[in-house]
Amino acid sequence: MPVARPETSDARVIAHVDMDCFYVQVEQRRQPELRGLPTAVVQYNEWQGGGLIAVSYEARKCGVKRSMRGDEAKAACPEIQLVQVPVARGKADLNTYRSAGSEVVSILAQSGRCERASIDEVYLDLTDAAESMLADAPPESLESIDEEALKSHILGMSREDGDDFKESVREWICRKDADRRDKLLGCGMIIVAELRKQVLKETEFSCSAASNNTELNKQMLAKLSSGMNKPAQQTVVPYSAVQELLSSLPIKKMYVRKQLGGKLGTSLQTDLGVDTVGDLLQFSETKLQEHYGVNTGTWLWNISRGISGEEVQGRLLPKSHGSGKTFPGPRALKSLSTVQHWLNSLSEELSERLSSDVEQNKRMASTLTLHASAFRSKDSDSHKKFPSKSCPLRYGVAKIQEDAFNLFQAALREYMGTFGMKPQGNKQETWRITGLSVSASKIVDIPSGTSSIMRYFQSQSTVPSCAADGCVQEHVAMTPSASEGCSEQRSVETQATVPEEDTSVTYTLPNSENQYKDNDLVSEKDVVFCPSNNATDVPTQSQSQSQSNKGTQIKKTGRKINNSKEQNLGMPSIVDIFKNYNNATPQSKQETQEDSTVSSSTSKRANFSSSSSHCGEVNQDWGYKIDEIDQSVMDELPVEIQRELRSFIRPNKRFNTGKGKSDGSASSIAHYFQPLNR
DNA sequence: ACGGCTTAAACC
DNA sequence: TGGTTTAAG
Repeated sequence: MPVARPETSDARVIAHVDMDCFYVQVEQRRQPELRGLPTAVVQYNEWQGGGLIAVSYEARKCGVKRSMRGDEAKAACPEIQLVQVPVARGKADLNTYRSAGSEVVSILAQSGRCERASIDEVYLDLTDAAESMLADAPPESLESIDEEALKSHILGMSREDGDDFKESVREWICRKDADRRDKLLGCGMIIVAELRKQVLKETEFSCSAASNNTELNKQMLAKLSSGMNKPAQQTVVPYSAVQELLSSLPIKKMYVRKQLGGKLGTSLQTDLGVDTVGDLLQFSETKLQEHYGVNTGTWLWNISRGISGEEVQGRLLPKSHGSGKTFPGPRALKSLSTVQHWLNSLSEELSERLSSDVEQNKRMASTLTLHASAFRSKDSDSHKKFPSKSCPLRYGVAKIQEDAFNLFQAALREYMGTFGMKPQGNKQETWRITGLSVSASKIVDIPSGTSSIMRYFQSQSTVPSCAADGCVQEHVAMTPSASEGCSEQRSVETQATVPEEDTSVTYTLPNSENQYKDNDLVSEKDVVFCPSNNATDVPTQSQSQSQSNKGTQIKKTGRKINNSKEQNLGMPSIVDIFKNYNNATPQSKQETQEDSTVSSSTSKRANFSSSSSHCGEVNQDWGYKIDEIDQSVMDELPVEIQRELRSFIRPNKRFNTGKGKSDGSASSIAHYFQPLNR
């Protein structure tokens, strides 16, 4: 809710930092010879040169624009260097950009409250730092002012004077008679310049920034103005410049944490004749409420006055993770097994990212959501409402894969109209899937004091991820034509969709020789369909052979996995805990227990932990019961883990409020986390 | 029915 | 709530 006048609003310094054509810079850091050349980052090179997702400023000068195809870019700028986004599992892999973004955040977070707004943007609340500077070393006391700060653009200040402008900036910053706002802003300019230099030095990335202290609409102004002077420049919006800036601003350019660019903006123009934010000022709050409802009306009234009431949140990490892919037009998926294949890949990526999140940030997600888009082949018009579905998230690749697929099937049934459809009919004429995504949300911190057990559980789930790749032996009978279709030159997508057309799939059980198979993760129901699964690989016989080898002898699949393997060696019994639990509630039984409608039965199954799972805000459920941990098993655990386990086993605590399922005693470890959490 | 993929948030 | 919709980049 917008707050008209936040108490904290007095003379703050808010900055917005935006990396310049970030993906391009990341690639140029990797390939320094590209520096200074017109460069663009492109994904999926096969169709018309791929789609551009980032364009260097040199290339922009030649008229290359984001969302051109590679071919168009070449036409516009023949010398352009096109760099491809990395591909993993047949889809774009943005991880290098994500971690480059984290590098930047970790630098910027040092000097004030910092909010990660996107992969390449942050907001900073520099008020404290500016106040300290003003108190301890105000600009006018400095013998020299940072050159970079002197290059700032100050809104409302003429910049024509050529060489003199730096001097003007210096004067502005050092003005004795400035009000406190402007003084703080002057300090802010110096701090921001310093930060930008530090980012450049430590990451080699350049960025642009803007700062303001208008107590009004901080983020909006920051965002607005940092886009104003790019690349590698900084802008300042003094309080005195705000009114003018706002009043002439086209309504659709108004950026307030999303909103006015789209339908609402259009409606304001056509229905109320509002073209600029200034125009909006003429309308009373109630008038606006009549048109757009109470909330939106008030909100509009506020933002037209620059009031957003939003503070910079101190959040450095994303609130969710997702992995998705589209299958446009002719590539739309038409068989369950292909859908499953892709869900498996997406789930793998998601799981990997979740694992890193646990390791690096000690937090876990608790909801898994599946998202798809579809149309019916007859109804060309029915391209909308494939329902999303979610369920509690269980860690472990195979579990995520299983749950995602179950969610999909539940959604599909609903989409098709509750009933019908043999799942196995690999040939079917009805639906087409044009997009799939899996995401993990409701991420909570792991309470301190539980880190080693979390690592332990985490490693349990990462190992079989490799097992799922190779150990589960899927035999995919490729027809000759399909195999031929997979020449190295073909796009990964083309390859990956090959199995969809004409494959007969044989499901087999997991390789029982794999010492590390654990039924929790690789069980009958975890059989995965994984045709030529690594889409980047050409699916030759020898390779699929080597893949299953890789599965059985786990080594050299990366340090993380190796570590976990070593951890596993001494102590298989924790695995049994999981295994026993899962065996105790196999799918079939579970379904009979829950008397539920057809459409929900599958999603209940995806829910897996049948008992549970209202654990309040923590809302984690990993699906094993603490009371199933036998003392003898405990004894086998490392002392450290035992100690941690005991620390949450407080038998008398009960958290299971909620609508009592039959099994009221069910409590998962997650429940024990709750009292420790905060 | 080719601009792909991610994230966030409002709203119902 | 969960699910849908909108938006941005």
